[in-house]
Amino acid sequence: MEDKEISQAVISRLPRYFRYLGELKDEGIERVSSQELSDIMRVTASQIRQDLNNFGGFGQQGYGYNVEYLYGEIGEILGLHKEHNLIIVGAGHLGQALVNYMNFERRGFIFRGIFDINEKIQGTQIRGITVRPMQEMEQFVRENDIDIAVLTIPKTSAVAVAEQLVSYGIKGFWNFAHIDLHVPEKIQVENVHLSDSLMKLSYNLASHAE
Amino acid sequence: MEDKEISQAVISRLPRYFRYLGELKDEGIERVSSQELSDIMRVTASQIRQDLNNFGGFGQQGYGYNVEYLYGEIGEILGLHKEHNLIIVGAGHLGQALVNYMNFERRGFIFRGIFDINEKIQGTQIRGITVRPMQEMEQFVRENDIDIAVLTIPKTSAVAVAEQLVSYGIKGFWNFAHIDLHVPEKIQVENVHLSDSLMKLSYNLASHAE
DNA sequence: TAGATTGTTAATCGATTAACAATC
DNA sequence: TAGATTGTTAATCGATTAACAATC
Repeated sequence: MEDKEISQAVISRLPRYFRYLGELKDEGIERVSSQELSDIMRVTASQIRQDLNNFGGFGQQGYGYNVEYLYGEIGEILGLHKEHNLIIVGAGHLGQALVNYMNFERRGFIFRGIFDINEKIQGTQIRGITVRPMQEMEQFVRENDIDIAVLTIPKTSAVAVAEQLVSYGIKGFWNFAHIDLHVPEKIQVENVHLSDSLMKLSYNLASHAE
Repeated sequence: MEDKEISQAVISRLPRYFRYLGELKDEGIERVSSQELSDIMRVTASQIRQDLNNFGGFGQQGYGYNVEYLYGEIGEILGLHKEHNLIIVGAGHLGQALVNYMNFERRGFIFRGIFDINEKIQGTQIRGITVRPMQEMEQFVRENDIDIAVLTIPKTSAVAVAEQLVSYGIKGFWNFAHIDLHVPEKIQVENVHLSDSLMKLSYNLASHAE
């Protein structure tokens, strides 16, 4: 699918383009120029054109970009046209919150299973999904074509669980555990380190306080 | 506090240094060289030395860095020595999950109040903190020296609520709403856009699938 | 003193911005 | 055709890496 490697800086900006184009689409706007988008998004028009041209020429000279078409293309690039099957490992507050957040499903990220070591909650349901014991994880992953594991477990167990999951055939991790996973290169890891984010905010508050 | 502006790239790496140094400290390790840290963290030793030297010379030639001292200094730089008073706006699943996550308190981020428009949950408690109606927010923020507002509300209301909160004297936002807040320059915003993160993972899965 | 390792300058690399020819 | 705006090359800027003199 890729010709040359696209930098992560570019990829990080794609969901934001996608969001703004979705809004324009919902407003019924048909076309947008890089300059107009630049004004709304507060990035340079040059960057928008450069970013998009990593993936092909989506625009037309003298016209700009067709909003609906570009929205669709970026969705395609982001892989949102195909469904992803997810499991959540760790049914604590955060795990439950993610399961209950419907918008992920709308984008094709379907929670298929929930796993937890706590026997007390095993068998209970979260939004209709049964919480299962960890022992069932291997079979479940293999049988249900699970490609993404969401790790909402303490960092002490995250590394070992991730290693297991790799051996079961998991392709990517959405990692909320506060630790760096070391997995084979072909396995994708997207970290959400909430406390790092909060510390960054703290730094910026302190450095702008004077 | 700052002499010259430090780039956000450097600041984003500080919490990670802090985490690894904390681990080394807990293991009872006294000193570490940039090369040793480089091996553990998988970044270049050069980058570590450059990053740290933005804030001063914490090391000693021929010795390296004292783990405990450096850990303390980075904590100080990140502003973790002083307490922050937070409110959560939006007591949905995600808001509740954050309140229940104790580790933030350990770092000096104290949840003082929770606000929600849903009358049914107003008056209930989450980890001992009463859920209050939005009408009480202004007085609460002013009287309790609140500096950070955590926005776990839908994007439709986030912009208006943020604007209100700025007028009440809030200094920073930890924004989980899927929208870009436009606030005065001196107000700090740290975004956690979960669906953007998930889309990035999706892209990386698709582009490494072949 | 000799060895180790920092702090810092210089070189390189990559990402962003500017400019403009191509073209709708 | 004239005007607008892209796609793309060139210039600039900033961040990362390499190198090494300073120094513990």
